Formats: sequence, structure tokens, C-alpha cells
Amino acid sequence: MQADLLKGHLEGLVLAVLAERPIHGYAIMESLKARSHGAIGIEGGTLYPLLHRLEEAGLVRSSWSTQGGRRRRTYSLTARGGRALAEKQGAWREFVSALGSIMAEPSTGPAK
Amino acid sequence: MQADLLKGHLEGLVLAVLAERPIHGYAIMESLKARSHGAIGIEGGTLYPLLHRLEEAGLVRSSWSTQGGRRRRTYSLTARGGRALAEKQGAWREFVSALGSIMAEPSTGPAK
DNA sequence: CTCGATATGTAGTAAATCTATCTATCGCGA
DNA sequence: TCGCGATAGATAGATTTACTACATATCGAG
Repeated sequence: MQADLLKGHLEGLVLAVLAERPIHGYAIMESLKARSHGAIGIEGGTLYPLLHRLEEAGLVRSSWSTQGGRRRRTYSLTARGGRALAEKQGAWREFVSALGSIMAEPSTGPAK
Repeated sequence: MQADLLKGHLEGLVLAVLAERPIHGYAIMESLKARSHGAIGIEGGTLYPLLHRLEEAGLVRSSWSTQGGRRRRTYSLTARGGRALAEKQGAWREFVSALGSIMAEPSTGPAK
């Protein structure tokens, strides 16, 4: 998956991953990559600012920990974040429904 | 559908509409709105610059006509545009597949 | 005759992702 | 032992793309 087809969708993806269990940023990237079979390959430069925005918006909460000199920031979903996720999932279904009927067809040319 | 969830997807939608038959810009907006049951409501300020980009890229071709003093610019898909559409449709399927498995679930909370 | 729909267009703004770069630790292989 | 890749987090600036607001012009309805 290239470019910014993700625009506006990434936030929901991150919330969905965090809804399962609290994990740290780097692990979110790996999780998205694994669960999409490599299709979603975001970089730190994309994810970390997004997580900061989510925290500022009160959708996630973070706590620092250190494991062998390596500092980790573990994020978890807040109640607000949970509600936001539910909305995003609803919006996702609408989105797929709206675009699917137009994009899904093989489009074998003019139906003249 | 609000905001820029469409980002990166609108180009494919327009190509898909034009693949059926050549129509003019305003009619493309109406077609997208009708086929999405009102979910896709783009404005002229979004569509016309996009059509110009598509034409510059050689994916569509346009011709002017006049009907009762009203000038219309009718767009049609080029061969390049047809190939681009096929790519976009493939990318769409990948996109839905990749995000669907993550976003589709009702997410009833941590599966602890 | 004015208003809304039709029809096309430009200018400037906003937001989100991208690339590039930086810091720092750890484990592994040469 | 030395360096490199993976892990882990972060910032800065560029780019893309949709948005709003505005401008023009014709036509039909009230």
C-alpha cells in the first residue's frame, strides 16, 4: 500500500490495535504490518506524532517504562478513545459501502 | 462522509464514473452523490482541479460544447486512464482487505 | 426580476502523511 | 572489538490533496 490512501484512516487503525491491549509505539507499527500482511507499513515519523495528537485529544494515555536501559512509552485506550473507535468503525463501514459499489466492479468498459 | 477520508481515493472514483460513459464535471459530482446515496458530496472546488490534474496526466481527455449558451466540458477516459483505473481498483481491493480485518470488528474490548 | 440550480473555475487554507534526520541501547557477526 | 541492523522514540520540513470561499455566467421557476 503506497502513499496516503491511509489519510484519515490511520487514527482508527491505531485505536483498534490499542483496543486489544496496551502496547508501545514501535509494537503498534509491527502489529499493523503483521495484521495487514505487510500492506500497512508506516514509519516512526508518521506514528509518533499521531500518538501525541491522540494523547492530546484524550483518546489514549501513555506511561513510560524502562527495560534494560531501553525506554518505552506504552499507550492504552481511554474511555473517550473507546467511543471514538466505535465511531470510526461505523464511519469505516459507511466508507466501504459508499466507495465499494463504485470501485469494486471490474469495470469491463462502457456498458453501452 | 466528512473530511478527507477520501484522500487518495477520489481520483479512482472519478475514473470509475468516467469509465461508464463520458460526462461533464458537474454530472460527475451528481453521479458520485447518487451512487453513494449521498455519502460522497464533493464540491466544484475539489473536482475541477482534480479533473485538470487528470487531464494533464493524460488519464482523461476533454472537449467543450455549448448547449443554449451554457458551456460544458465533457470528459472521457483515455487508454492510460483505463489502465490507471484498473490499478486503482486493485489497490482498492488490497486497501479494503488490509484495513477491513482491523477495522471491521465490533471490538468488544480487550480480548484478555 | 430575483433566486436557486446548473456549470466551470481560481485562490488560499488546513491537515495528515511522507522523507530525512537525530538520539540511544542492544545483540550479533566479522 | 567494532560496526551494523533492529529496536525505540522523536522532530522538522516538504508534499499532497481536499476543503472553504469566492467569482463568473446562463437558465427556469416563482
